[in-house]
Amino acid sequence: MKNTKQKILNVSLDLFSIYGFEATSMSKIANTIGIRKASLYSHFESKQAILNEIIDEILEYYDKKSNFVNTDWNTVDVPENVDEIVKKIQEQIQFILHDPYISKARKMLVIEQFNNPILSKLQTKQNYIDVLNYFTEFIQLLIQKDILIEEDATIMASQFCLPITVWINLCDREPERENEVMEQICKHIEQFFKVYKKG
Amino acid sequence: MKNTKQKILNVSLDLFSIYGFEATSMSKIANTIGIRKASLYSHFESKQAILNEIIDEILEYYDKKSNFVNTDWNTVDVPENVDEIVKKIQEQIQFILHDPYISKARKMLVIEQFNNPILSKLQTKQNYIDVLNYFTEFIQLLIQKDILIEEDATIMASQFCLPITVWINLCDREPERENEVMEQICKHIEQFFKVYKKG
DNA sequence: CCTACCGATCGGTAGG
DNA sequence: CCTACCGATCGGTAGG
Repeated sequence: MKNTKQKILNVSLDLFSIYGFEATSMSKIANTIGIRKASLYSHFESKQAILNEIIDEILEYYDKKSNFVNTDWNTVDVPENVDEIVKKIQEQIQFILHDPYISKARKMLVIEQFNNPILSKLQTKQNYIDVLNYFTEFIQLLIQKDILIEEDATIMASQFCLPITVWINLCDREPERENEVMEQICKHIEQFFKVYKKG
Repeated sequence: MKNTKQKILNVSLDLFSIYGFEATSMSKIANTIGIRKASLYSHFESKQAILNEIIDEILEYYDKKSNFVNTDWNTVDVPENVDEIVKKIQEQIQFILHDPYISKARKMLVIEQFNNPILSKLQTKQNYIDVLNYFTEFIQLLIQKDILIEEDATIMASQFCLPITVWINLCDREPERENEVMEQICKHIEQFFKVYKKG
């Protein structure tokens, strides 16, 4: 029962993240699971209700798993060493890139961003504002610690994290480019610290 | 006749760029123009044929209008003054952002990038590779002219143009943010030149 | 450009 | 969870 309900949610997100909500039919969802379309309505009262519950799941998962909203920079001990910082950030990128739930949610938000106002706002929050705020605080801390030079922290954060969001989107679209992209990311981070490092 | 055919192409791109190809129906296209669905088939043999012709138009328009593939850097006189460079780039961004054809094409490619292999490749080419190559050559030239310091030109170009592509996407999604975004872009470009300027 | 129609599929319901 | 069904709409065709 609960198993089937979860299967419906998972399969629906799979399909929504590739084809979009409208272009995914209830039959397609049902067939993918191996049940009849009518049976979906034992678990959800409508197609919209499936999407609503997926959105709830995304919000919940995000609040639980995302560093971007959960980090208390006062308690985090930031490594002083640039190599260590690069390593930490690479790990974060690998997680965001491959966590099956996060990556599918991200793709769905990209697809639905122009026709669903709720998902549009969510896309801006999760994949722009929260990320930018996180890295702005991170860079402010590095400036305070005299690791980076004192410039506009928001602009520095933009230059740091926005190229990475483009590369993540590129990997979502063409996963075969991942190695090439990770190399670019690595070079980019090193270059960033080289140019903004104090002294 | 030809007028109606062009109307069909325009209206279809309008709708495809918001809802996507699959989720846009032939009736919706016809009703938006004010004709009957069956009449569409006097101009196009199928819904797919409309998309194919739109893709051809995008390719043609892009080849004709895009700086990113048409610039011969040997003949372009790059302004030495950073303020002049900032101004030129802002003009380019304004054009890309508001040209009705380019902006709709860009939105459609974003929406269709995960389920249509042709549009997926086109998205990577037009909105990543060509842009990055263009700015890599631009920065190489500025390095040659002793305006910028000598670092990896591709990485510098990434740091320069990829944040801007994110901001353009943000404006596509939330046009009311345009002023705020243009301010960020301006600060970003100035910061970039401040940090990479020679001497 | 239209009316009238096709079979297939859409989201959803009844009833078991 | 199923079969059987609903009206509406899908992409597309015939014929004028």
